[in-house]
Amino acid sequence: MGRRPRCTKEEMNNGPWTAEEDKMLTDYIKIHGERKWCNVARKAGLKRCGNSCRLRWLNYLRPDIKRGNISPAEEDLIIRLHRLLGNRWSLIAGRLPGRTDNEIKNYWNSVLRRKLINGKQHMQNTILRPSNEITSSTTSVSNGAKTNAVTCKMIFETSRTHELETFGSNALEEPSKEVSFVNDNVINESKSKEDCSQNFSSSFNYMDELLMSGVSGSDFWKLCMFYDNIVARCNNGSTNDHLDKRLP
DNA sequence: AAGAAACGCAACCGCGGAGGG
DNA sequence: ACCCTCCGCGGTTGCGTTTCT
Repeated sequence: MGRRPRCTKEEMNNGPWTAEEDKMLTDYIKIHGERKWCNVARKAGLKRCGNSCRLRWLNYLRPDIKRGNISPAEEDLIIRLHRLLGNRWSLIAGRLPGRTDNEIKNYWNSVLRRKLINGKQHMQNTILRPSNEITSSTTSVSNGAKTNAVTCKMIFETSRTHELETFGSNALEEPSKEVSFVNDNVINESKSKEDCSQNFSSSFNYMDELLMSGVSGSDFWKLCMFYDNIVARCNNGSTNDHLDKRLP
């Protein structure tokens, strides 16, 4: 089954776009707008399939695209959103003005996944330490090591039979003894499993609604901070003030 | 200096959903 | 109700560049 390929290869250009093609596409869209990509390709005189034109425009030529490195704040937000949404790159990109889903996906696959793997290893080392060290450790989102939110999420996960991914990457995670270890040792010191699960569950719904809402990027970021503080207070009363300092 | 390995990123592929005829 | 086209998405590939040995 499935769709047939959108364009026959014989008469189409493939591979990298030339400066001339970029100009033709840009000029056409400036005049006619972004509609009917198949027509755009044909009418602009480009030997490209419509989807290729669309991708080129959305990921590279669009005037509002932000170039340059992902900032630490953006990285934090990506990790946060990925934790909630999984690989829904377009939704994540929607919360990062000027960034494309392709860019975020690439960034995740090349940079963040590696960081999280390292972070997981670090966490496994940490978990083997006495539990009072774990609960008193500082939060750090950017190194992916051990936020309070993550701790709560891990506990939530164990209680919900891995409904949610742990630590941002479901492909990399599997049910582990380490998670149970956290559950047995951390949760007993703070709140009941049910309390924390419930708290996180409602926070999750809250965040999901936020994602679907029209809250602007910077406001959304602040709300994320607010949300993190709530989760932090649920655990031990600490806050993420160090992150607040990085607000734009 | 040269080859190998790792990385970064643009581009392509194939699927599913929406909507029109 | 069905078929077809178009669009948008996530996954994957390929290749140029950078770093390592």
